[in-house]
Amino acid sequence: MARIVDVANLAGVSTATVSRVLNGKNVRPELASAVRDAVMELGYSPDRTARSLRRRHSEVIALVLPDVENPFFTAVARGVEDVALEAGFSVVLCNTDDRPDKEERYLAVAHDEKMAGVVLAPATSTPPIDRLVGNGRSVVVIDRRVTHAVDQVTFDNRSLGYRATRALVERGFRRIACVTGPATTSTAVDRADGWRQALEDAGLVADDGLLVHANFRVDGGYEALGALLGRSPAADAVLATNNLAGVGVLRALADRHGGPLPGPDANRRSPGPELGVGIVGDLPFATSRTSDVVLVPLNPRDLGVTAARLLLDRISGDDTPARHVVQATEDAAAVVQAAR
Amino acid sequence: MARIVDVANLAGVSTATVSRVLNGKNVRPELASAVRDAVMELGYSPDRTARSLRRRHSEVIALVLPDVENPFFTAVARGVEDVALEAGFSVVLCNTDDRPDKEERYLAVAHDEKMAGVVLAPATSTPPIDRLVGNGRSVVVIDRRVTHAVDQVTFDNRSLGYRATRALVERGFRRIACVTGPATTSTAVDRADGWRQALEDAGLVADDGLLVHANFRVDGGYEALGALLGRSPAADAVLATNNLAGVGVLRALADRHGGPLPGPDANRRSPGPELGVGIVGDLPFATSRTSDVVLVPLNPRDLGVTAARLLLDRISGDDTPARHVVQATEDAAAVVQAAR
DNA sequence: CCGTTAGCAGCAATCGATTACAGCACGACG
DNA sequence: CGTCGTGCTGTAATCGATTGCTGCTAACGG
Repeated sequence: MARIVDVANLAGVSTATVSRVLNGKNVRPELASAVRDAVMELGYSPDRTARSLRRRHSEVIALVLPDVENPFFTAVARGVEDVALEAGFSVVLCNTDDRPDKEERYLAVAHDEKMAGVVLAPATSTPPIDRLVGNGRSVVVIDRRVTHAVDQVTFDNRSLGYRATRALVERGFRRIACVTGPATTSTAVDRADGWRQALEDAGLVADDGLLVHANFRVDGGYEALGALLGRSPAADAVLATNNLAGVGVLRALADRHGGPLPGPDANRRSPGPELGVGIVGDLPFATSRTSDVVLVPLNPRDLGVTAARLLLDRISGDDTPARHVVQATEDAAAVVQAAR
Repeated sequence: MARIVDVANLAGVSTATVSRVLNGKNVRPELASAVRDAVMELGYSPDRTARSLRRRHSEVIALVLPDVENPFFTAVARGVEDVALEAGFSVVLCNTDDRPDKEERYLAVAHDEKMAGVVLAPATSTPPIDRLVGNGRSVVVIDRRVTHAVDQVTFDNRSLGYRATRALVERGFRRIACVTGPATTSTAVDRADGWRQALEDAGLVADDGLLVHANFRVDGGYEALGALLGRSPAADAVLATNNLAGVGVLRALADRHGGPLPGPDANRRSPGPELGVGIVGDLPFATSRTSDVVLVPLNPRDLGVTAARLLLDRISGDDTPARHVVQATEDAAAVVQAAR
C-alpha cells in the first residue's frame, strides 16, 4: 500500500503538497501534475482511516432501519445510497427490528465510529439520539415523527389514509375497517386518523370496532383480518395502512378462497366472504392480480433521497433550525389507483 | 469526548495500561478496577478510528450484494449481520445491481476503508477481488461460484433444480419448461442443469425450446412466461429457478385469469391456460395462495451465517486453503413442498 | 544475601493524512 | 533600494489508541 510519503518522494514534493493537490487547494500547476502522475504510477489512494482520525469524522453515513426485509425500507435505502455515493459517502445499513435496544446499540456504533451522520427510521418516538446531536453529529429522522428538534422527513400520513379510504368509499364500500400499526408509531396513528376523517366526511361510521392495531408485518395483517371477520356488523372493506399488513390481509383473503372485490356490486368471482381492500403502500412482490385493490402508492426512494440531501446539507455545515419536510407523493395517487 | 489520556489521568495510570485493561491483557487487579471506574465515570469509549489506524484494519465487514431489494439477499444480510454483531463487527451493506462497475467501486471502498473482510455475492464469475486478497484481506464469496481460490458458500444448485423438477414430475406434469437467469451466473446454469437431469431421469424431453434465459428479476420471469406460452408444443408446467422470476411467472399467470395448477388432472378453478409452477426459493410477500406451487424453500439466512462464520475465522488468522462449503438446505424440502 | 527471572507498568514510537505556522520568493509600492 | 504583502511550499505538530521496548519490583533458588 502506497502512502502519501511515497507519492511525495516520487513527485519530489512534501506530503503537505500532495494532500493539498488531492483536496483541491491551490498548488503550482507543474507540481500538481507531478503529484497526479505519481498518484497514478503508485496507484495511491488515501487511507480513509487516517483521514477520518485527523478530520474527526468519517465519510460514512448510517442508515438505521426497523426492518431491512421490508421492501419499503429497502427502497428508502436505495434513495439514500444513490445520493450519498454521489457525494462520496458510503452507507451503512443497520437493522433494529423495531427494538429500542438494538436501535441504541447501532446509534452508539454510529457515534463511536465517527460516522458523518445518521438517517434514522426510529423504533420509538423518543430514540436515543441526544449524544449524537450533542456531539454535533447530523441526524435526519424519517418515516415516523419524533419529539426531538431534528430534521424530519415524513409522508403526509393523514392524507394517505384519507385518500385510500375515500377511494374505497367511491367504489361503493360503506363499512370500511382499518388495520393499522402499533399505536406508538406516528405513521399508524396518522393514517388511521385519515381513515376516520374520510369516513366522517362521507357521513359513514368509524367506530372503534372497525379499528385494529396490529403490527406492521405480514402476520399482523393476516391475524387482524381474522379478528375483523368475526365481528358484527361485518365490514365490507378493509384498509391496511402499510404494505406488509396489506400483504397479510390479501393472503388471509386468498386463504379463504376469495380475493379482493372490485366493489360490492361487481360479480363475485369465487365463493366465500369477500372484502374490498385498500392498502397504503406498494406490493412489489405480489403474486396475484392487484387491480382490484385500491393502492395508494408511495415513493420511498424519494423519501430516502430527500433525507440524504438534507443530511448532506447538515454535514456540510448548514445549521439553520430543524426542518420538518413532508415528502410529496404522486398526485395521481390521490385518485383511485388500480395498479399492479 | 473523553480520550484515553483522560481515563489514564483519572485512574492514575498510563494510557498503555488503560489500553491493556480494555483489551483484556494482564494488569494488576486494583489498577484494572481503577481504570474501569474511570471509564464508567467519564463514559469513555475508544475512538474506533484511531484504533483502526493503529491496528491496520477496522471492525467493519462489507456485505456486497447484487440486489438489496431481493428478499433472498436481505435474509442473507440478516444472517451475516447477526453473526458479525455478536463478534463485535458492524456490517456495511452495498448494492451492485449486478453491475461490474458498481461492484468494483464498492470493493475498492471496502479496501480503502480497511474493512476487516468482505462477503460478496458476485456480479460476474471473475470479480475484482485480487487487490483485497493480495493485501491480506479476507473474502468469502457466496451464492455464485467464482474461479478465484477463495472461500465460497453456495447451495447445491444442481440438486435444487433437480428436486423442484422431480416434484413437478411427481405431480404428473410432463412438458416442464425452465425459466432461469443469465447464462453468466453459476446459479442459473446449475439449477437449469438439475432441471435437465431430472427430466432425463424421468424419461422426459428437455429440449432447448423449453429453456429460457431471462434475468433473475420479476420482469424477467413475467416476460419469459409470455415467450413460453407462444411456443409449441406447449409446456404444461414451468420451473422458475429463483424467487423473483417465480413472482414474475405467477403474476403473468394471474394476469391471464388463471393461476398455478395443483396438477393437470385437478379441476381448473378459472378459465384460461393454466400451468403447473415450480419455484426454487421462497415467496415471503406472496399475496395469493401458494399451496398449488411447488416450492423448494431455501435458507438464505443460514447461508449468511455460514459465510460470516467462515469470514470471522479468516479474520482471526485462519490461513488454511480456501474452502468451498455447500450450504445444506432442509431435507424436508426434498419432498414436494406445498407451503405458504 | 545476591542473582535471575517473570510479570507488569510506562515511555515513546507508530499508524497515515491533515493543517497551523513558518519561511521563502517575488512583485508592488513608497 | 527597502518594506510590505501575497502566494506557495515545507516542517512538524496533531488526531487517539496500540504496542515494542525498557525498567522496575518482587519472588524464588542457590
